[in-house]
Amino acid sequence: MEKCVIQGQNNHSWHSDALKKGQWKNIELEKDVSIKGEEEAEEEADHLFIQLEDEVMYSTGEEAKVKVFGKVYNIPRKQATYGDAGLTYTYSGVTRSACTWTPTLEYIRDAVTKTTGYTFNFVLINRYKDGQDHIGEHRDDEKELDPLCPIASVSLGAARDFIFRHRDTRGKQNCRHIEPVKMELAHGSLLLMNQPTNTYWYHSLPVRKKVLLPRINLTFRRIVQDNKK
DNA sequence: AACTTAACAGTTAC
DNA sequence: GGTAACTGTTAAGT
Repeated sequence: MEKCVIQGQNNHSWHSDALKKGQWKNIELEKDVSIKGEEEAEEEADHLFIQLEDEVMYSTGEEAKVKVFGKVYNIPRKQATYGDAGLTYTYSGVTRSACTWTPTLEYIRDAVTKTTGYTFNFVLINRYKDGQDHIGEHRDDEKELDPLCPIASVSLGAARDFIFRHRDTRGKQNCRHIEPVKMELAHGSLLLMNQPTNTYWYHSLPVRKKVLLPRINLTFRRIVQDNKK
């Protein structure tokens, strides 16, 4: 039975049973996932941030838009998609195609594989230039995502709040009392989101006016391309 | 054929 | 008096 739904680097880990009942339980305290010492890890994160700022090319035009509730918007952040040749990822009515891996992205991808034991063929990159940039509540429930592979979220740069809300507490069907789960995603941190997190829980990165520096987030995924249709 | 919505604006809560 | 936290959209895609 799959127990671990969310695994955060520092102290976030819960039973899915507890999740369904709305009783979050911390079942594990995981130490720094990095093999290196803290100081060294910090320096490496700094280095990776600088490298990515140089290497990553962000989407423009169609691929930088979403369609929500019948309208087209420019996304309130920058976004890029890298991965194995030919892979595409569609959300909010727009299909993104993978650019070829850069050396730094391959390095981070392999480091995450070493830490987690999972392999990934795609990464969605979101860059939030400051606290005004954000992403709204959503689930990563796209059909092309391999349900057996968690999504690995790597954070670099400014720390930002990250909020989970249970679907039964939103809008009209808010009959249940389940507290949102809030955490800070720090520079150099890794968050693993296993199933069925993305079935029951929406997540967002809300506006934080006091944050003045940029954050880069990389979500490594395993895509199973659907060639039919 | 229901069901959902990675966006925003507007309102309420603090 | 500001930020933060909820609500309601809306027509197209799944």
